[in-house]
Formats: sequence, C-alpha cells, structure tokens
Amino acid sequence: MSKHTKPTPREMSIIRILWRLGPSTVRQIHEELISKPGAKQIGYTTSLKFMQIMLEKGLLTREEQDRTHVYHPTISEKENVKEVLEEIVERTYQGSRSRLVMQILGGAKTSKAELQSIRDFLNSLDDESKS
Amino acid sequence: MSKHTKPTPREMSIIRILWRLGPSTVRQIHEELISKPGAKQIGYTTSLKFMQIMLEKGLLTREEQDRTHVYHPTISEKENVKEVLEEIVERTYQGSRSRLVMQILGGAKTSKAELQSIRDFLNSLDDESKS
DNA sequence: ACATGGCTACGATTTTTTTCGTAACAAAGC
DNA sequence: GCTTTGTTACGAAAAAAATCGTAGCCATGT
Repeated sequence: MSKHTKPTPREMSIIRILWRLGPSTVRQIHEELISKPGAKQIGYTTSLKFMQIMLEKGLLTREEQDRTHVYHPTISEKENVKEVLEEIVERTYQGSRSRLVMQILGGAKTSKAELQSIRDFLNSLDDESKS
Repeated sequence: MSKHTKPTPREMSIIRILWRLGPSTVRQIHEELISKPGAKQIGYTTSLKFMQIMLEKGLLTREEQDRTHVYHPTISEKENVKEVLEEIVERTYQGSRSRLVMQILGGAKTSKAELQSIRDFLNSLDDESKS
C-alpha cells in the first residue's frame, strides 16, 4: 500500500528482471534468477515467496492469466534510474549536471557519433528555448 | 580480505559519510549517522562494531592517531560512481552513453551555463583527438 | 477414479544484518 | 589513589531478509 517500503537487494534483482523481461510469471522469474552463471541456486518456492511478499509490500501487482499469476513491477525503470541519477548529481556533483555528464563522457569510451548526437541534442534544446 | 564482499545498505551509508567527511573517527561517523533528522537513533557501540566489521571485510582501513582510530574507505567515490553509471548505461541504455546523457539533461533543470560548459567540454575532446 | 504435474499459500527455519551490553584500558581531573 | 570520561574489543541478542518444506488446488492424462 504505502510507497515507503524500499526493496531489499534480492527484491531489487527481481524487479530488474521484470524490467528486462516485462510482465512475467513466477516460473519465468525463477528460471532467470538461477540461470545466470554463478548464481545462487534457490528453490522455486523461495522465488514464489519473494514475489508474494513484494506484492504485499506494493512493489508488484499481478493479474490472473491462464490460471497462473503474471506480475508487474509498480515502479518504472525510467523513474527509478532518474531518482538514482538525481541522487548522484546531488551527492557527488553538488547539483552540477554538467560535471556528471563530463564524467560519463570522459574516458574515451564514447564514439564520435555519440558525441555528435549529444551536440545535436544540445542544439535542439537551444532551438526550443528560442521559440 | 578478498575484494568480493559487497557492502550492506548500512555499511554503504557509513562509506558515504566517509566520502563526504574524509577520514574520520568512529565518533564522528556516529554523530553524523544519528544527526540527520528522522534518522534511527543507534548506540555508539553499534557504529563502532560496524566499522570493525567493515575493517575485517576490507571495506575500511584505519590508522591510530592520538589514541583513537581514524578510518578510511578502501573504495573511492569516483570509482564507485563510475561503476554505478557503467551499469546503468549497460542495463538501461544498451551501452549508449549519449542516451543516458540526454536523459540527464532533459527535464529543463539544467541551466544555460551548464549546457555551455558541456559544449566547451565536447570541443575540448575534439581538440585532443586532433593533436 | 486415481496418479501426475504445475501452480499458490503459508508457517517455520536458517542465515545475515543490525544492535547492544559489558569489560578492559588509558588519560585526565580531583 | 580513585573517579570520570572516552576509547576499543567482543560475545551475544534482536531484527530483518532469505530460504524451504509441506499442504492444497485444479487441470490433464491414463
């Protein structure tokens, strides 16, 4: 119900799978959880219980479909990433977005094409503010 | 000892304080932990124990100074933020740094001056590659 | 009808994280 | 010398997170 239950690390890993796969059944999530090489091999009912708890906490919703449950995350990836980024900007770069951006672009891993598309984007922002 | 002990949430909060304050004693960290409005009021020995455990795990180092211990984090904020950002780029933006950057700059919270400094930065990258 | 297989529900246990109480020690003040 | 104050060490308790075992349900196949 309330929005203030933060996901635990394991819960977060389930949410991330849901972001990647889209709405999924417990079985699908479970397979995914244990299929990564080096992953801890947990039982099916463990995954199930997790998702039931997360449902209770309001981290997931579900619908019945073909006599199983299909789960959806209640927080969107976009929103979540945005929050994380805002926090980093505040905490590490004293609110300066540009410093963060420079950090990301430094390190020579960014291609010319990418740099150009950022330039274009900056220009498009200018155009907007002029009109 | 080994590098593969990931900090728990509470441990992470201590590391972040160390990043912010620089090398600190247990008392300094403790004061900081309980001083944020709404923070859980934990006892001094709790903070102490945490830092001892973190020392054992290799998350912190310490030196004796004026008959108390001064602790240092072993992971740097820069490094850590970098990792987090790389992960976000991979997971959420399919490796495209530019898409992430656009996400950060969109939303009209970025000032003209900031945008300009990014432009300058992009230019300086070009200059480098020319020389 | 009965076994099989795949699902959910849920109590209980195990493991990990977080917290604290107590002891020991040293410097400083009385 | 003794008390107070501030420190570390460490075992153990409490709380939270993660795991599992068992039961029950409903299709489907035999």
